[in-house]
Amino acid sequence: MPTHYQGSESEVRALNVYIKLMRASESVTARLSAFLQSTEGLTVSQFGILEALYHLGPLNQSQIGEKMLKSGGNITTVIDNLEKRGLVQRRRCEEDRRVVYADLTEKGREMIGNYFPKHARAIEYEMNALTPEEQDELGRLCKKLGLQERSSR
Amino acid sequence: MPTHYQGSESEVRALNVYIKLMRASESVTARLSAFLQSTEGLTVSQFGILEALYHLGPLNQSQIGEKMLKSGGNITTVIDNLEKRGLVQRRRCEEDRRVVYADLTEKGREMIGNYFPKHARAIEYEMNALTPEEQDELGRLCKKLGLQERSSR
DNA sequence: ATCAAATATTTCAATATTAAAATATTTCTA
DNA sequence: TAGAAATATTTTAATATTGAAATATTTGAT
Repeated sequence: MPTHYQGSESEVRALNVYIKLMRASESVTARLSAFLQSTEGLTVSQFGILEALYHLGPLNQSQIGEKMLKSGGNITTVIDNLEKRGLVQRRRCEEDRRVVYADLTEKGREMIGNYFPKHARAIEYEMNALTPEEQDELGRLCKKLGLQERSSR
Repeated sequence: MPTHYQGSESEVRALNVYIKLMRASESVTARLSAFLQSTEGLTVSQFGILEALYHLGPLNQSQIGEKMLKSGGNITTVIDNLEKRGLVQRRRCEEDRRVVYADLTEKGREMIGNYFPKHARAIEYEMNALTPEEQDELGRLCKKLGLQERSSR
């Protein structure tokens, strides 16, 4: 389903890659999200925060926001929901009382420790559509793309 | 920022590609979304529907949902908002009265016709991080990934 | 030391998103 | 043809998301 746009060759090429990149990431995410939802009742965002805390230890909310490329208000909301479910705890920083750290509860640690290997296998399965060499090449290209900073136009 | 997970080589490779794929698509989307929001006050979903109607003509809501990989309820909401802004009109199908077609209004057609070339240039600019050959290769790899259907596990 | 600027989080209003239930309509089958 | 099953859309409740305004706290400049 290529673009229907009548533009320059370079625009058409870019539009077609863009469409395929979005399709790939959305369809992989949709499958992983369904798995996450059906097995643990977690959203992708909730999982992302649990995973970051699991692998990196306690983080404050600004740090989490940067890591996830999400706004501060969003992190507040998602952590509210994780706290409601008893998976995460907030702790006000003593040295700088503006800051709030989030950390896993025992329940949260157990859930993510248990789930993460399944997540890894699910991703491995998804990526099996590509050979190891293709995976490395895809990683390299995505990295180049993601890094691009747009100062102005 | 590679994965911290201690898994098999194949799992680690897959996790790393996955992270980069998500980063790339999210950061490109974030930049395009900011542009869309600041110039037209449109969301990515609204733009997606306007663009589909522009290039494909009137579509019913099921067709739009399939195209966008979104749920029926979601399409109802986004079209509600497009209708509020006078960019899209609903029309009940006469032959099958369950079906509702959406079509651009004159205002909607003008907006998207005017905006789309800017969108194409913005994407061209994003993809300039890669050579034309790299773009084609990225497209090929993404297509292979996106196609993968998961029946069961 | 004081006060303005910067920083971290929360709140708010608007939009997006899903799954599931409800509604309307059509199609299929006994 | 009547009723069941299928299909299309809407509604609802819960969560996500943003940008902007509000609040709390710290830092920096005079």
